[in-house]
Amino acid sequence: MDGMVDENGTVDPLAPSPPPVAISSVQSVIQPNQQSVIQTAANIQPVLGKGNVILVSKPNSVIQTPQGSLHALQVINVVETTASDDSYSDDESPKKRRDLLTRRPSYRKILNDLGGGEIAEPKVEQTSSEADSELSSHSIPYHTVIPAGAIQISSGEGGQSIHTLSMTNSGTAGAAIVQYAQGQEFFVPVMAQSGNITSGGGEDQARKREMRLLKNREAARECRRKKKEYIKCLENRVAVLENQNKALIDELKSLKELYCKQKTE
DNA sequence: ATGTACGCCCGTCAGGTTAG
DNA sequence: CTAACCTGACGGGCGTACAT
Repeated sequence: MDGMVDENGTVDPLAPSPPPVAISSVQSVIQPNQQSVIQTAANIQPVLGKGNVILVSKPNSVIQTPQGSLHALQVINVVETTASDDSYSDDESPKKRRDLLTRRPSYRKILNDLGGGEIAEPKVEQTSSEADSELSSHSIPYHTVIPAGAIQISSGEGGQSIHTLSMTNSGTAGAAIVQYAQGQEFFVPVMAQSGNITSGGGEDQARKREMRLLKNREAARECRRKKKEYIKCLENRVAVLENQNKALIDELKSLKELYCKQKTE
């Protein structure tokens, strides 16, 4: 996975990269058998666009990828001189392009682009036993609409253990706080005898609102969790890039020394 | 002990995005 | 088009560190 540098110069390791432009003839920055240490890549400039990634074949490098020694170079701040706004189709209107540039993709989109890899997506719908087994292992509160009263949820493989949930203020109208054994609390609308949620006037509306709030509450929690993961990922990416940068500087330094040595001989 | 600042987490709302 | 989802912003509660 290759990172992306946005307009502000911040690294976005999870941002989807445009299709890479594989250019095998591009010279690496460091070529032991070349006369110059630094090789310009003037021959490829016309194909470069902002956001393009060039895979550079570079043997003997300190950075090795699973694909060999392909390096992904992110091209940024390339001045667009050829295309005016008139040349874009409706889908590429300046506004839309600006939106694409300024809006960071949602965490879900980022994760989808990752192939559903790094951050586990909890199931949306699950049975109470499934949910409770998740509770047991991750301490993630499971929300569901349940009738007021004593609640026991079997959990674990084959339901070996029973978790007891105690409800506070369940006698009051509106809602109850369900307390999970590990200290997690969550809100559950109280069901009346008929199965409807008691809410005074506009029962259906109140029930819908409660459901919406409940879902949004969970969504917010999930969103924050993903955001944390994302930030952690960014921090890891920074560490990796700093190491790579250091290694490249060292490599350049040693090759420069070698070059100067050969020159004086 | 009390007050204050700070950080963290949470629930809610609003508005944008996505999926059907 | 619309319902569902996602996420930034906001305000509040709580715990901790520090000064008084």
